[in-house]
Amino acid sequence: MVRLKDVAHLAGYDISTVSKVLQGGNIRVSAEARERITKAATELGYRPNLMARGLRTRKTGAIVLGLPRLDHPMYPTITAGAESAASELGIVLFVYKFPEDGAAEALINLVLQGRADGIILAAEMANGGFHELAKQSDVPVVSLNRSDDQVAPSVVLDDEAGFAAQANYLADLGHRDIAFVGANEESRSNRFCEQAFLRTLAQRGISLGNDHVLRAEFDGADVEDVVGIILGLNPIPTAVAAASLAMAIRLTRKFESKGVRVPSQISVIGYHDAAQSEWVSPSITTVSMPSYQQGQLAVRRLVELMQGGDVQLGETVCSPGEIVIRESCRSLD
Amino acid sequence: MVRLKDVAHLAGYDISTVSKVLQGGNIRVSAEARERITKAATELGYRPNLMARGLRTRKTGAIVLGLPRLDHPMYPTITAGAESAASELGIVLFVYKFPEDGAAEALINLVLQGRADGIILAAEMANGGFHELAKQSDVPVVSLNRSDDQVAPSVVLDDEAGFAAQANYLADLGHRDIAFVGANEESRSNRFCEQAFLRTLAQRGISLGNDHVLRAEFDGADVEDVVGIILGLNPIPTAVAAASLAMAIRLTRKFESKGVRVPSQISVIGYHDAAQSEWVSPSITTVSMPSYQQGQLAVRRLVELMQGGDVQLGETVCSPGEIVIRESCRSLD
DNA sequence: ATGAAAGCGCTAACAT
DNA sequence: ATGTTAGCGCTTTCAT
Repeated sequence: MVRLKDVAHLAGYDISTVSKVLQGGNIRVSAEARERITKAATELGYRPNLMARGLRTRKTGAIVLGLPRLDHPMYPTITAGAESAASELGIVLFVYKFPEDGAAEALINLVLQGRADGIILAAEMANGGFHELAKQSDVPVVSLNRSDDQVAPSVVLDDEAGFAAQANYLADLGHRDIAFVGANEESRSNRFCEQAFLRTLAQRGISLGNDHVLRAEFDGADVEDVVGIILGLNPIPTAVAAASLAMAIRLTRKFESKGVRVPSQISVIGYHDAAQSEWVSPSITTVSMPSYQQGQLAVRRLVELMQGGDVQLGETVCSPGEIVIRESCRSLD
Repeated sequence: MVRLKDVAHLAGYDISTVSKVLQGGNIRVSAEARERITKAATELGYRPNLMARGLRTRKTGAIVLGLPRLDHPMYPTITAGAESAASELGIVLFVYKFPEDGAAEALINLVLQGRADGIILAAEMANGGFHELAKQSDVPVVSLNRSDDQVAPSVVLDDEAGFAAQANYLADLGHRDIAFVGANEESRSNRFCEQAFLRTLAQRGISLGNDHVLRAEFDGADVEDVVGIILGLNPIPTAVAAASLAMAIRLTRKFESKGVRVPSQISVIGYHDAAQSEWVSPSITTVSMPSYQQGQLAVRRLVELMQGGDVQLGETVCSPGEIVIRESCRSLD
């Protein structure tokens, strides 16, 4: 291991001078010193020992993106965005799959023990009073898609605009008789999706009966029941809007396997986008939400929070989503 | 922040005694000391400063799983397995999405700078001479699915057995006229899959013409061409084996959209398993490979490597895969 | 412009 | 069984 001392020795300067130079700030050093020191450092392949530095500065230069699992379709995109913002800022982003039990403790320990400087939490944390713990320990946290209370800064998707876009798209295609399949799961999205969707349709003069507003698992595990209900409506709706991509895919498959063709007999639109939209035929028309941007914003917000003193609670809202037109919706005109 | 000193003060012992007790080893302390110290520690909510500890011990207690992206279908499972093994061993696992440029440097720096003790590399690293760098810097590395050379310990899936199982399953169902779609990508799997598949069929007295052995992108982006070729064969094969799950799903969809029913007219089998197998109809029969176990083994191997002196190169082979029977294959009998 | 020196919190060898 | 002590490598204040 190459130490500051070794570089200092080779360059012929004191260790403290070397330290200053290698931090790259605007300190006053002679050009010669600067040159000889950087040369010596690269020559020796010097790499600062982050544990020693951190012990002094109480900073790690790392942040953690905490996830409950990795198999949610949006996590890769969020992570990629977060990673890009982090590396732009010269900090390291680690993804940490936190355990089911003791998640709050485990996550917060990461910061309290000096493994990271802050946390981006990409999940509702059901139990454990995470945010109280974080506040109490003064651990910087940015939440994703959380807005029910004012406990922490949060970066949220504009789901209101997203579901409005979904509704408008179907209305634009001439659909009037529409079913909506929301997610069972208790989440932020959830509270808005139904409302925003229905309100937007209402503005277009379209009202949905209660029997046209349904619920299913986020991953579409129980779409069979929903399809049964929809096909039992009289008349059968001309379009179905789903609150996830998985639902849309599985609804489409279920319709087709029951002999109901998509989109000729019924149109299906999803919410969120991923590669799987293209894996199926018909490929799935859906609302693409800016998850990449969400990851970026979360990192930037966290870094501000870590630096600046004034902790601003409340939401940062991402750009609106966009309809990605594929094959699963048809125009009625 | 609560320091060792604070605990020592409250408990009425010396800092070094506290240190020994809190490390939990078999050191000789009076029962009273042990009790009073642990009590004081919990009372104060003491958490060891890992940077200070690491500075002394030159260990971080963390390892990194390095991935090029997160959207590969097997990564969540591998990660979950790795996580379980890591937490069993009391170490922290971070997932690190390394940058495209300078990946080798970035990964190795993580260890050299004291952010982690070792690396599990879940990718071929095309450029950058990663393994030379790692060896030269004495950074512990375990590779996943790498076996072409003897540069580092590796944990590999038993793809030979996996593709043999795939072949045997189709043969068991009575298929004789079979097409095989391998992956374009240059990977370990690739070198074995075709061979193992064909050899197994040969053992069953089935030989495939060259025109029955095809290639496509791993993610199935170009299955359309492949479907065209397969449907141009005379006679059309009764079954198609694919070297990935995405290929199998997209082949199935493409067949169906061309009016060729799966499995009644043609059977399709995939390789690897994930939730998406169930998203489509017919659901996909496939070979489930033990990715979870692979993650576990990789962590254990890495920890051995970090502890034990004798670095054993070469492969650790996972359990054979298992056929998951769903709807996309039918028996010919 | 450069150097001297203190100390971050911890561990471990050694002394008692 | 418990305490003393010397650092790990770095940053930073203060002196020169």
